[in-house]
Amino acid sequence: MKRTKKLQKICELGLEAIPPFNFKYTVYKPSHFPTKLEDFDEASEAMYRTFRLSQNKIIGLKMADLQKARGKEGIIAEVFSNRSLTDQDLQRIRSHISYAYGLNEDIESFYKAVTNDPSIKGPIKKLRGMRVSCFETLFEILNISSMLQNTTVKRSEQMMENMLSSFGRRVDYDGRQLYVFYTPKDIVESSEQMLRELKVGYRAKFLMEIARHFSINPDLEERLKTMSFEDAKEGLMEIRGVGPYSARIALFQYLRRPNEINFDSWKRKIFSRCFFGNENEEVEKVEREAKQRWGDRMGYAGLYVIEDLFVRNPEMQYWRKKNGS
DNA sequence: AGCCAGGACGGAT
DNA sequence: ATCCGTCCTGGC
Repeated sequence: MKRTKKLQKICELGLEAIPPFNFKYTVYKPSHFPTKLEDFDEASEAMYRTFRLSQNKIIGLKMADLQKARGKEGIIAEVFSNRSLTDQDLQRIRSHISYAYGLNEDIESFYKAVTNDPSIKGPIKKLRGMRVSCFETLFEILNISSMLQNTTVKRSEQMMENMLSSFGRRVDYDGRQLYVFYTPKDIVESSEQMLRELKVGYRAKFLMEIARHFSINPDLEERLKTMSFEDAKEGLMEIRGVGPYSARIALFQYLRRPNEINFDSWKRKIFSRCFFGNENEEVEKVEREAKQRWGDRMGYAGLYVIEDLFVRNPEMQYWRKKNGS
C-alpha cells in the first residue's frame, strides 16, 4: 500500500486569459463525472487539482478566479509539491494550466460563428467565457474514454475509483486528500489479470494496450499536437482499444478540436429532445441537425448546451448515471 | 432466467 | 465498404 504524500506550498502563479473568461465553468464542468483527481469547492469557488511533472514530481494546485484577486480575467494558482521546483518546472506548470483550460483561445470567434442559431443564445449568455477543460494528459484521457465506453456512468465511476485507488498516488495538501493519475509505467508493471479484478471487464486488455503504446512512444502527445486533424484521428485509432468514440473524446478535449462530439446514448436523447421535442430520433438525424445549426463548431456548441442543462438541473447527474455513456 | 445496451475489434462478405 | 459475433457487466 502506497503512502499518502504530503505536498508543501511552493508559490503562487497568476495566469491571464483572453477575455471573456468564465473561471468557474472553465475549471469545473457539472456534466463531468466526479473523480478524486480534483475537487471544486463551491463555497470558496476554488478548484483543487493534481497532476505530475514527471513520475515522481507531483503537483497539487489550488486555483481561483484572478478577477477576484487582481481584477484581471484569468486564474490564480497556488502551487503545492513534494519536491522543490525550478523556474523551468514553474514554466511547465504555467503552460499546462494555460493549455488545459484554453486560456489563450479566442472564444469570441465561436460566439460569432453560431449567431444564426437562437437556441444557443441562452447557454452562451449564462456561460459566457467558458472553455473546454482537459487537465488530463492524452494517456489519461484515453483511459477515461475507455472506461466510459460501452457502459453506464455509474460503472465508469466505479472503474475509475478502483483504478485510482490501486495505481494512483494519494496526496494531501491544503486539507484535501486527492489522487494523482497513474502512469503508463504503473500499468505496464501490473498485469491484465490484476486489472480485471478491478472490474474493468474486457477493457483490461485495452487499458494494458494503451499503457504499452504510451510507454513505447513517450513523444506521442507532442507528435499528435502538430498533426492535421485527419492524421491525428488516424494516429489515435492506431492504438488498439481506441476507436471512433474514444478518438473523438481525445480530439475534442485533449486536442481541442471544436467540431467533435459523440452523440452517445445520453447525449443523443438530450439533443433529440432539444432539436425535435422527443427523445427518440436516430443518431444520424440528430447529428445532421447539429451540423446544420453549428457547422464545424458543433462540439463546442454541444458543450454549451450540455453544461447549461446541468447547471440548471443538478439532478441530471443522477439521470445520466443510469444511461449509457 | 434470459436478453439487451454500450464501443471496439476482427473476420466474413 | 458494411454486417455480425464477441468481449464484460449491470439492469430490466
